[in-house]
Amino acid sequence: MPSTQQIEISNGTLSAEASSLSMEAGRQCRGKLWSNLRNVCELLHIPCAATIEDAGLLFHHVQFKAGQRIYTIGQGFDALYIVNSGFLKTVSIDEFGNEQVLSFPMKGDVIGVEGIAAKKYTSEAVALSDCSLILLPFQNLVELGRTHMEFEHAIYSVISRELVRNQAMVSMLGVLGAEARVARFLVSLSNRYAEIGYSKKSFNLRMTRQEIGSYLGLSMETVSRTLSLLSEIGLISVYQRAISINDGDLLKNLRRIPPSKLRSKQLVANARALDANWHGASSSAMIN
Amino acid sequence: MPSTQQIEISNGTLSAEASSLSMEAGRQCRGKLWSNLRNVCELLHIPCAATIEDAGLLFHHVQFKAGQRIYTIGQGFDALYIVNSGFLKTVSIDEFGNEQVLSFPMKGDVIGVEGIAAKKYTSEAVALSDCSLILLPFQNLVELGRTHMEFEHAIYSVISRELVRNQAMVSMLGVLGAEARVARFLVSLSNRYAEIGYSKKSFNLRMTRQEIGSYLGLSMETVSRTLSLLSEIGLISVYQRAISINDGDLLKNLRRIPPSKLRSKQLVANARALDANWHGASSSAMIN
DNA sequence: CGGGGTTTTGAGACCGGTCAAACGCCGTGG
DNA sequence: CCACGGCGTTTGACCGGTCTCAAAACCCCG
Repeated sequence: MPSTQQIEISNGTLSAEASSLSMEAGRQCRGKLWSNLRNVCELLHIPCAATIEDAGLLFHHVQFKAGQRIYTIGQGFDALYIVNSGFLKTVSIDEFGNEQVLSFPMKGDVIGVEGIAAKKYTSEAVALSDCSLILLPFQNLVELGRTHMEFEHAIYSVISRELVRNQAMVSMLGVLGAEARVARFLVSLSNRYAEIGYSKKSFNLRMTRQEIGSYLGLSMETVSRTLSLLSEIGLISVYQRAISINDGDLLKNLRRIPPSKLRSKQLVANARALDANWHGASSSAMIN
Repeated sequence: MPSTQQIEISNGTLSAEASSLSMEAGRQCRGKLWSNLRNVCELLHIPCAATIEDAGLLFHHVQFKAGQRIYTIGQGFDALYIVNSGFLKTVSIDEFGNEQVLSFPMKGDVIGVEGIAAKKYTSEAVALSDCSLILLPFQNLVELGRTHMEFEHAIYSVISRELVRNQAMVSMLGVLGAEARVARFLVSLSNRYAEIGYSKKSFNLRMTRQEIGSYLGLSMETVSRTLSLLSEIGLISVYQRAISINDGDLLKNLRRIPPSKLRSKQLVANARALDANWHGASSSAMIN
């Protein structure tokens, strides 16, 4: 009872849809219900020794509709989740109720790790689309790790990996300007989409400009303007939430433009000069 | 051989002093040489069941002079360190050699955690003062955890705690202005000093303005200016690297001033109005 | 077709970065 | 002992990136 999910709708657009389901038991099950250890290891990209495959262990699947909350701040921690499908965001909420987006988990990502220390979640996870998560009761994991050394190390790795990611984020926020942040964000998304089988060059944003801005430490308007700029320059194409990456390398290496005076048009020139694989008309054609 | 320390001097002020020692074996030992598990648990503020005290395990102490590097980026990971005494910084280095300060570890803090995932350190740790660290070979920890459940959880906690800290940092960088960042930085330092037995109200900064700026995502000049401002307002007193906190509560709750037009003098009024425990002359007296 | 939320775009203000100069602290060497 | 030089710090002037406020266009969905 205390550890069951409190399905609640987000302060978003989907209240009507979500409310029709919100009274169900927290961890509802639909579609495929269970995953074994092998599935879990595959999702996490960790080697799964055959020796531990035997363990009859099965992990529960949990389905969430867009807008639903997986866990909330302060809720007692007892499980991690692996994203099996769908897209989410994790947010912290400051002392005055302002949301701050911390990550955009997708297939293969683990959420809830920050709860281990205080035995409470310190952020909340919200489904941006319908999601299927794998429930990993933390005690089970620990016990499993105790009997299988290589799995134990996997647990440590997963946690530590989060740390590395956050450090990269801190570096980015501290050093890079708006253009570079947005550019890297897109490259990062592109790579992650590719990893899970989507197109690396063309994909849909699952989050609003607002959420991107919060994640990158920018205002919504700056995100929008920057996307427009990158599009004008031809590095990407934007049509609402659909993004096409026209030049990933240039995007990835885009740096702070403040130190120098080279601006917009100058950049276009640079882009054309530096990029052999230039797709002339594709970008502007798609935009207008 | 591959895992021994490569003692090198920092790009700092202490080159002459450090170089006289830099050729010694990496993990030199002086003063107290060993700590047992009880010591370790005390440092980490985790309960240490008497049952595991028996273990004859002793952990090596390692001494570093100011300016020396504890580990470097890319170096193979095999151990964590607990700070037993002294002050350090951890930094990442971006693709163009710019340092980015990630943390300022002090007594009781654990460093090296980010190395677990990739089995390589992804940042480097540098001593800001002479330091005594406790070497915790990671394999030993894991084995210890396997035999003692409560210690195992402690390991998970320590790692996860780092994650929570970084999330708070990301939130701060994303939302707060310069004054608030510096203010919170001081409050945070104050609290941490208090935890380890120093004065909560009056302490010395162990790092340069440059390093503070890097840590907070600000320029050195802005840090300096902001310290001056906070000092003028009377919230703190600054004399070189000596800091006095005159009003911790006000500091802690200081927020972004941009949204409104209330500036410097206005703030002084607010401060005087809100703070009952006002120390009239102390600040300005100490400054001029 | 209307309404709410999202996105775009503009104009202006302001914070913080950059460049530059001067000062103070401190160890070195004359 | 003092002069010198290096480094950290402070402060000023200026510029520019980003935020804020505002309005309009757009999309989705009922």
